[in-house]
Amino acid sequence: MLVRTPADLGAVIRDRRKQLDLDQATLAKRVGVSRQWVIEIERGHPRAELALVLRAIDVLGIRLDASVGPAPDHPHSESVDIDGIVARARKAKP
Amino acid sequence: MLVRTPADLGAVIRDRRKQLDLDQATLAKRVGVSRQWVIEIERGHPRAELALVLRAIDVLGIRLDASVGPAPDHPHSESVDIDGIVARARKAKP
DNA sequence: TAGGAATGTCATCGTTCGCCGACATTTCCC
DNA sequence: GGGAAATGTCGGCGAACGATGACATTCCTA
Repeated sequence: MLVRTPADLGAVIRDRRKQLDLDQATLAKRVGVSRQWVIEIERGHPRAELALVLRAIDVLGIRLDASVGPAPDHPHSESVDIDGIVARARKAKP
Repeated sequence: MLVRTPADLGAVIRDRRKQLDLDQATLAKRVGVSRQWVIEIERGHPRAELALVLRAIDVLGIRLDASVGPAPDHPHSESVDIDGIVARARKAKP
């Protein structure tokens, strides 16, 4: 699933937790946070700590992949690096 | 790239920013944060705000994908949902 | 080499996190 | 329906965030 907002993240975490049949308390213990925190995260709390979120994701066996561009295709993509070329060109004669 | 830690995130953001030939101040302004924040994030600050990180990622045109399992293969994977089946089975007679 | 732009550092300040503990509510089996 | 487990809510507390503004350092380039 594509993650754009904290709410997306929360949904992913909650779904996966249920999929694994874990209750919030158990997940909290495994991640090393309070049960409160799990509740807030699953709600889509926007100001959550990055590291804790990543730990939760890891505990749940979720993979987070960062790729460039909103298009879900990548036949060769990055070997061309159009953005870089344009950027450098633009900078040449400011 | 696979994102596991705040440092990974920082690296992704920094690389992409340079790829687009943006300086920290410009990125900061576009994301709506201070330049300080950009510096800290690129350093891998573990306690950054989730929403700000996601906004930065979005501004940079980076896609974040959440999939299940650390294995990079998915021939059919989720249509079987082995985890769910096992979890439910385990719960049947506690 | 001089100048400026980009990057990194510092101290201060208001705001909010995440934790704790207890309580309310919902959900789900028997 | 009854009761236990899971989930959500409340107030209070220490710690840390992120913003600001000024300053130091590194890196280009004219």
